[in-house]
Amino acid sequence: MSNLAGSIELYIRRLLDASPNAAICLQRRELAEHFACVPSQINYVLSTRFTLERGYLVESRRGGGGYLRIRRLDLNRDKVLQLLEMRQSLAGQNLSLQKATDFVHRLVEARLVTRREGLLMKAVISFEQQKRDDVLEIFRGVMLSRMIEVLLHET
Amino acid sequence: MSNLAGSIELYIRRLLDASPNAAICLQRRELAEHFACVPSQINYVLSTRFTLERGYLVESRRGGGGYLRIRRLDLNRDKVLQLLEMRQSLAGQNLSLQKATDFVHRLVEARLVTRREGLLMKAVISFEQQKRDDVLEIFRGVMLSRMIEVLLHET
DNA sequence: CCCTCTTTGACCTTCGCTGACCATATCACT
DNA sequence: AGTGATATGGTCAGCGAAGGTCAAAGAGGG
Repeated sequence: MSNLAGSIELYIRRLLDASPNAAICLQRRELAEHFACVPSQINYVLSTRFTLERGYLVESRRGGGGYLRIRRLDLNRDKVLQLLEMRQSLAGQNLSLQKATDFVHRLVEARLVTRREGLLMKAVISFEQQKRDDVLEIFRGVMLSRMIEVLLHET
Repeated sequence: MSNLAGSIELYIRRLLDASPNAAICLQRRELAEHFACVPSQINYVLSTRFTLERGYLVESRRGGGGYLRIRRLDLNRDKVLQLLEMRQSLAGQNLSLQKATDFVHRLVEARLVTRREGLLMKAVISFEQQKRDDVLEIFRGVMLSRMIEVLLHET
């Protein structure tokens, strides 16, 4: 990780791994000092890396004795039910690319789908704006092609 | 190689040869500086020389700490070859549902994808004619939803 | 001369990082 | 209890540093 945000993310993940209940509590100011950066950098990391879509929960408190509490949510129980719920929450929604990708990422993290399967899914959802109108006509081929491309990435 | 693109291609290939795992990570700007050319020249080289068809894989990231990651696939491995061929065979084609499904079936039979993965793929390709124009807008959510449904049937 | 491949530069998008300014909790003193 | 000081954390706009895209100009070979 050559950039700060990456280092901080790694650091926090390490802490979470080391924690018995996948939950840690720390201070923004301290963390910022540790990495010699402005405190708001911590917020940047939290809001880009430790989102709900990725399966994290962040609580905080201001003022004297303030803190950040970061928890990694456990998806392993009642997988089917949770999948169903997720599916409900997705149905008909107009997902942003970012959210969709994070979601797949989370599925993989939770081991609900394999890495390959996650990649397949991302291949399908991460198409960019296609201006052409006839896109749908050739869509099948394009999507298949993309999915195979994903498998190639696997080697 | 008297032209720039050729030199850059050679340079990158040398780096790949020297790399133990046939993968390198570099910066577009740096490389461009090294060859005293505009950065976009690098993109030209990558998009004409290091394509999937030629057995290369290029990933990248923007912003501070951005990079280009170039990998050479091991073309001797049967699976990669098969995948490449199969992918080639449907380039630009306008597949019927039947053909597309058969195709996935072959992938599974050839053990190139697991049964689960095959199901994922079928879920994506087997949508019926959608005449609506706004389909693309909700497409992401719908597709994700369908793929999760498949996984549910699996569990 | 024409066609294809190269090269370039203008303009765009994404990501990381910072600092000014805001909100809220605790504490100390009256 | 009230109130101001102190100590946290939160938000947001903006800058700078990558890489991406595209169209037009240039170069070379038939």
